[in-house]
Amino acid sequence: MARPREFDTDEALNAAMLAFWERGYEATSTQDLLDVMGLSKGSLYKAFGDKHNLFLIALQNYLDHLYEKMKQSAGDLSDPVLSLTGLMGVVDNLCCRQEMANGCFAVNTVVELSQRDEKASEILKRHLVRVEKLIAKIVKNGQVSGQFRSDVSAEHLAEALFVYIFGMLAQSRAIANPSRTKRLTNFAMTILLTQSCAPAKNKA
Amino acid sequence: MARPREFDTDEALNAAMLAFWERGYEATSTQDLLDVMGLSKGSLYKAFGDKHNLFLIALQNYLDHLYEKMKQSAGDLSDPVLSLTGLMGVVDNLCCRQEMANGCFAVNTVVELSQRDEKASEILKRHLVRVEKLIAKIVKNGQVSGQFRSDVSAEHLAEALFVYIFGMLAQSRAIANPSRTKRLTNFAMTILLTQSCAPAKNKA
DNA sequence: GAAATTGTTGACCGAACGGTTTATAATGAG
DNA sequence: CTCATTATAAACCGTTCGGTCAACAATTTC
Repeated sequence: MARPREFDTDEALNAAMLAFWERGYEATSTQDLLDVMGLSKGSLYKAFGDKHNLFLIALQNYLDHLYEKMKQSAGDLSDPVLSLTGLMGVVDNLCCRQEMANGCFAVNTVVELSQRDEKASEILKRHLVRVEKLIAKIVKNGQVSGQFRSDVSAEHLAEALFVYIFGMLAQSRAIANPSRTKRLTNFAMTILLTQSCAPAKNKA
Repeated sequence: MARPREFDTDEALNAAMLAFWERGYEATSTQDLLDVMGLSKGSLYKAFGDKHNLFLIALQNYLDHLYEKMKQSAGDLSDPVLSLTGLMGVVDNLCCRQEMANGCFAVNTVVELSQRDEKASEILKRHLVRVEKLIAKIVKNGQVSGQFRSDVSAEHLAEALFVYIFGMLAQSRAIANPSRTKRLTNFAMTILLTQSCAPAKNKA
C-alpha cells in the first residue's frame, strides 16, 4: 500500500557504503551521501534513520558480503593450500586490484571508530572473530594433512595470520603496490609451509 | 623581543598530539584542541597556523619520537634477537601497555588520511620507509649471524615483518589484549627463527 | 617612559554540519 | 472517487565547524 520507493534500497545502500569506505565515517557528510545515493534528505532519513544508523547498516552489509566472498574463495577447505590461496586472493584484491585503493572497509572502520563507537565495535568484533575462525579451520586442515607447520597451534597460527592480513589491508592505504602485495601474499603461504626444524643457533 | 608566550609550545603540541591520536583528525574539533592545550583560539592560530598544520607538526613530532624510541630499543644491532625483542617491546607497549589503548598514531593516520591528505601521506611514507629499513638491518644481521632464516631476502623478510607489526598496531584498536599481544610478539620471533627445511609435502 | 612588537582574549564570521518539518505527490484499499 | 498511507522535495532549524579580527596586555629597545 501507499506510495512506493523510487530508488533501489540496496543500490543506495551500496553507494553509501562506497562513500564511507573511501572517506571514512567522519569525513563523509550527509550531503556527500545524498549526492552518491541520489536521493533527497527526507528520503534518506525516512529509509535509513540517520547517518550513524545508515553507516551501521552499510557496514554490516559489507561485512556479510566480504565474509561470503572469503568462504567462497576458500572453497570446501579440503585442500588447505588452495583455500589459503583463495583467501589471499581476496586480500590481494582489496589491497591493490580495485580501481580505488581503499583497503578494507572493515579494517578502516576498526581504526577509525572502534574506540568510540560501541555499536560499530560490536559489529566489527563479531566479524573479526568469524574470519579468524575461518582461517583457523584452514590452518587446522593443513596441519592434519601435514602440509602446514605444527609447532604452533592452529588457533595461534590463525591469530598470527589474521594479524598479518590485517596489516596488509591497513598499510595498503599508504602503500598500494601490486608486486609488494604479491610478495606479501606469497610470504603468508611461506609462514605456514615452513616446517620448524631446530633453529640454527650457530652464532659466532 | 615583544611579549613572550605564556604556554610551553612542546607541552601544547604534545597535548594536541594525544587528542589527535585518540580521536583522529576529523573527529578532533578545534574546540577539543583548545581544551586539551589550554589556550585560546588566537594563540593557537598564531602559534601553529591552522588545524591541519598543527596536525602535521604533531604527527611529525610523534613519528620522530617513535623512531628514536625504536632505534634505542633495538640497541646497537649487534645482537639481532635482542634488537628484535626490543623493537617488539615498543610495539607491545603501543598495543596494550598504555593507559589508553589507541594503537599507533602513525598507523591510525595512514588509515584515516593517507588517501586524501597528500602532505600527511608524504610524511608518513618517509617514516614507514625508515622503519622498514631499520627492521631490514636487524634481519640482515640475523641472517649473517645465522640466527634468522635465509630462504627469503632480508628486504622481503623485513617487508613482511613490517606488515605484521602494522597489523598488530591496527587491530589493537579493536582487540587490545595483553596475552594475545604477547603471543603475537613471540610469533614474530618464530617467523624469523624458523629455518626453512624442505616443506613436508606428504599429503595423502 | 615611549615606541615597536608580539601574545592573549573574546567577540564575531560565514559556511557547513546533522537533522526536522511541511507541503505535495503517488500509490493501494474501500 | 475517496481516503489512508507512504515517499519525495525543499525550505528550514539550531548548532558547531574552522577561522578571523580588534582591543588590550606584556615585553624589549631606545
